Amino acid sequence: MVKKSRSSPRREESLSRDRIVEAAIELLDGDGEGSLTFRTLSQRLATGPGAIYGHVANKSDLVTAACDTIVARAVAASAVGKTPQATLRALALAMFDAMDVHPWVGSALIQAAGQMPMVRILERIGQQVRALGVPEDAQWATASALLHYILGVGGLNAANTQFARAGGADRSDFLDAMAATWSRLDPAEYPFARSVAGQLRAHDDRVDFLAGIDLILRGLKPPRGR
Amino acid sequence: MVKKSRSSPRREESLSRDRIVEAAIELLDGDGEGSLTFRTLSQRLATGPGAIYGHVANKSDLVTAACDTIVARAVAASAVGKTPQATLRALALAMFDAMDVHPWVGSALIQAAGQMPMVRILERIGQQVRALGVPEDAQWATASALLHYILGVGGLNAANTQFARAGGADRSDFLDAMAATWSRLDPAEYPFARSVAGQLRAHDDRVDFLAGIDLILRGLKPPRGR
DNA sequence: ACCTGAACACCGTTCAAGT
DNA sequence: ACCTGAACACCGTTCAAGT
Repeated sequence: MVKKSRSSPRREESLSRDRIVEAAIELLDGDGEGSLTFRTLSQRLATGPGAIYGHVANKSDLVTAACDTIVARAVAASAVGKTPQATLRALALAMFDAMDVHPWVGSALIQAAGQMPMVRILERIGQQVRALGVPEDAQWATASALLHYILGVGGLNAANTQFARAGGADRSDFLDAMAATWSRLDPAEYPFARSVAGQLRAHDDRVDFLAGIDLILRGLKPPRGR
Repeated sequence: MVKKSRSSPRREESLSRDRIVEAAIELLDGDGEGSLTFRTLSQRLATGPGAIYGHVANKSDLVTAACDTIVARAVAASAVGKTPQATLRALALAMFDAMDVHPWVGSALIQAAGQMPMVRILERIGQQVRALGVPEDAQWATASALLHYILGVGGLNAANTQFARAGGADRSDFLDAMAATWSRLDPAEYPFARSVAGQLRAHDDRVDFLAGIDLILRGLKPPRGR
């Protein structure tokens, strides 16, 4: 009944972890975190829900593997600059963009704390921190500050994207709504949020993000000669 | 059949949003994010699952409300120091501790990006950033860097806690396992992660966290006189 | 007006039966 | 050895029926 090319055993290609993870990424990218289901996934792979468990331990393992694929690509693709600072900025931007395109990666990264995807990023950061000449006993704190900052911004930004997508509205509609809510706050209690509400729309998240990275980098070296 | 005190209408106290949120917090604290269910919750409140929807829009609304309660308390309880730096450190520590005690707060905060719980923290940060004399056009980037850093660390730390809890092991067992995994990585590709693996256990997360805050604060003012 | 709880449309995961 | 897909034990959410 179904059109089959030649005498392929049952499917075009046999089931594999890679094929499963790739299909999972497509589903996650398409309609957000909720649309990845063992039923939709197995349907897309032309198999039954149970078959997937032969290659993947459970749903959380699958999501982590999908996340690791994205992170590995982003890290590998990010340019190595002339200075450690430049390399760090490039890495940070690569992660920012990856999390923007794949809004589910941020929370997956946090859920898989300490596992491979996070270690990949930490390693790249740590090597640059060393190259910057940060003393041995301050390296961990420094690398971890940068890592956490990147994950924090990326995760939050992705949450915005996903929230906007879910509402059917686009990103700027979402920001408008947020700005409107913030400017309705009590002026006595929320002066800062109110004053900043207007800037929300105009600001470029990517620029703000880089400004934060620079802020941390600037704090790295106690000024000794500039 | 059930012991009733006097002629109370049906329950000790009538159902209210506050009572629902308080019970939700207890469930979330007890056995992690997965154990909050409209069935367990309604059972604990001696009512039916449907009754809850009279006071709460849906599960995500409920979790956000629970998160806001925790955040509001933490912010209100955090001391106002003599300098803006001191106040910022106190706020950051208060959030760190709150997320440590309530490991679900980190991800709830990220899921509710731009809503009340996050705005509370941002406002407190923003006021200190202003007090520090950061120029108007840099205030947003600065406050947002601090906010993101705090959320990033807290979220990650909480993920660790929750992961350790779920495995039945305690925190140090979990760190041991993580350190062991890291030291098994390829030395050529992961020199930093390997070298840092040994420090993982010994390090105090709270101290590292504060070091990161100081790092950012140090970057704030371009040195002009020390 | 508010609560009740069965019912609906889903989940992730398992496992006997098939090939 | 690997896949299949019905079955199990759950979910969040709704809504007619009760009080």
